[in-house]
Amino acid sequence: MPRTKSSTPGAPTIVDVAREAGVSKGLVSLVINDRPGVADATRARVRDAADRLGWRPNLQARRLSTRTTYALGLVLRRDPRIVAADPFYPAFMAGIESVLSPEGRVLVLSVVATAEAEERAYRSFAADRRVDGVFLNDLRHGDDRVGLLAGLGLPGVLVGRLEEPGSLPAVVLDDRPGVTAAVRHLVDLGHRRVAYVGGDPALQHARHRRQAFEEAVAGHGLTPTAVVDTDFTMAGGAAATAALLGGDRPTAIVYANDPMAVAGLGVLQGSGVRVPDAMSVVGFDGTEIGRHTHPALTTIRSDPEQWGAAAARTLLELATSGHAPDVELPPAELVPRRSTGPAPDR
Amino acid sequence: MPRTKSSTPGAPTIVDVAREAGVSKGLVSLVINDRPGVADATRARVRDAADRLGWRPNLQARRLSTRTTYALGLVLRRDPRIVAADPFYPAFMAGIESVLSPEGRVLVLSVVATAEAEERAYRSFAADRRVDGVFLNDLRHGDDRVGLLAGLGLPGVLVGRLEEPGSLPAVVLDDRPGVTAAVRHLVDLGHRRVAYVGGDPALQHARHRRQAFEEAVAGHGLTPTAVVDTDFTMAGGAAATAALLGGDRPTAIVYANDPMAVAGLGVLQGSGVRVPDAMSVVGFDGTEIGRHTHPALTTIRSDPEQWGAAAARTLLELATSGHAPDVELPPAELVPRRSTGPAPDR
DNA sequence: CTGAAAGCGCTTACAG
DNA sequence: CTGAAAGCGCTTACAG
Repeated sequence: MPRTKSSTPGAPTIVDVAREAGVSKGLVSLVINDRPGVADATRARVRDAADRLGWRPNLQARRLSTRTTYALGLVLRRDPRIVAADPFYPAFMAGIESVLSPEGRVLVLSVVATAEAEERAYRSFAADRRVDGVFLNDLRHGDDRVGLLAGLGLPGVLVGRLEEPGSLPAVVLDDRPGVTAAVRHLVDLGHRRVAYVGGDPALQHARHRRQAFEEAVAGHGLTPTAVVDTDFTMAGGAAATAALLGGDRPTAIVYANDPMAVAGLGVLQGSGVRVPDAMSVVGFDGTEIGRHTHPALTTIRSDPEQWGAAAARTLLELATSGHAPDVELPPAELVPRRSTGPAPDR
Repeated sequence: MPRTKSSTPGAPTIVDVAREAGVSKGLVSLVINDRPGVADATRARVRDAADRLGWRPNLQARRLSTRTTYALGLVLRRDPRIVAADPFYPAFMAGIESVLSPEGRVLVLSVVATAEAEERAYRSFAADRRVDGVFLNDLRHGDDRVGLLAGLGLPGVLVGRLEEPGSLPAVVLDDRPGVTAAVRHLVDLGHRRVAYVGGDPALQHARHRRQAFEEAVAGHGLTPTAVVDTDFTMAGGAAATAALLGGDRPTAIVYANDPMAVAGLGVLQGSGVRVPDAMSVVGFDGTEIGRHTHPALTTIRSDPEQWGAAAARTLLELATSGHAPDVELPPAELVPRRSTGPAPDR
């Protein structure tokens, strides 16, 4: 049986409010959307009626009419068991939330394990019109998601830099100054044998960090003792550290993220290599954990929360107006703590 | 200008499919929703037409008709700067995703900082009918969210146990066996002076763990050397550990989560207290990081991902059918590693 | 400055 | 087994 048109039971609708205020429902719509062309007295009368009835516009109906979802999408591709160890995304998501929440918008999250599932997630976001736009995070070399989104007609914002100047707005945080400062810090402490443990080289930011390291070392007339690519996991950081101890041993290691540095610290201590006396260690992220290791971790700090907030603002603007400018955030910076010290045996 | 009814431009609608298949749109709806009462040949014809046109039912329209949002809500109340250090929720969320994603449903996440904002988040989920139900996580003593949800008419599932037998289905994982095993492990190693660093006592699971610890210790005819409540943060764990070293020193410390245990490890090492020679340490969570500390962390492992998956299944069932049974997950268990060893000076 | 009506794209009884 | 029509609760030109 079709429900009778706006009888009193159930949540009030715009029809109830219109009747209560003695106006048409079109007018109610104008008022709650703050459109011009409504007399102040009428406006007040409608507002009062809505308050009295405790009416909130039905989001689904609004979505259908405006063809807007009031939601933004984030796809995380990674092993679910690893996601817990990554300190970046929780903070990044908190930043997104900080701008969406006051706007009454929400974040729709999709955690997937494989590249295929990732593509499916974007397609499904688009096909179901589930979100107004998506974040393009964990940018990869020759990333095909830009083309995918273009084909799907789904607005997207780049979280980071893509080498090909793209059609999508980018929200960028430059790692370079932090890495450069870290290398200078080590050189100033007398280190000449510095190694690097990088993240997954398929990821653009892993490449950028590594490249910044290599250039910084070269800038001091040195050559890296070793450069090892891994996958950003603690297990990867531990294995790389063990390998570095086996070979031509450096006096300092720079890691591409904090979890790897923490795992490296564990391996060094387990091998009887004193930090920082025998080995200096530098992380990357500036996360909570580095404050509480022993020794506390010298690290390169970026601000994932600000990054998330800026990306959300940019995506909102893009989805609303059709374009948005690039944003450049304050660059990463060095946070010296106790895991770096003078080079041994000078 | 009102858009002309289903002209060809833009995405195809159910009307286009109906025309293409030569049936009414009502019939198309029956077919895609797998309702009985449609001839197989017709069914196939409709499916073909939909495929040919690349049609996917519009989610917003469907939501409006069915009064279902195809989304579940999770509210996280915590300092955004702390969220990154918590290993539980990313895994828990991955578990939720693992059941929602194949169903074409999504998780809507809200990260809030205060109790007021938390209540607002639930109210807004309900008022905007943004989700079909919510997870009630981080259960607190005398939690008023159960009443709040009842008032809002919003289905909810308890993630954990509430002491008052409630009207809401609960998905429970018993910490007790893990804690009991940890204490037995320590006693077997000769420890008689065991301390406990607990989490925020406002949280039910913090109380349960603490209580389990106290009962286990009493079960061996011992008394805890000290029991310190904190807030589950690394900073809290570090401070509590420092305090324990100042007083009547224990030979083993059990922590209510891994981050606190890791921070405790840092303080112990910084104070020259060798682990496990002079002090045994037990964590709680079984997270990745504990594998890579030095020494590797003995911990009590639960399975946040399974927990998330079970909670999602239960909430889906509740939202669909109006009720769902409680679920009891396999209990937490001890994972002995290197941070526990024989008690010193017996 | 306001009202009446059509439209968004589905679902669902009801009548055949 | 199928079709025509009303309804979900909004928004938006258009006419007054």
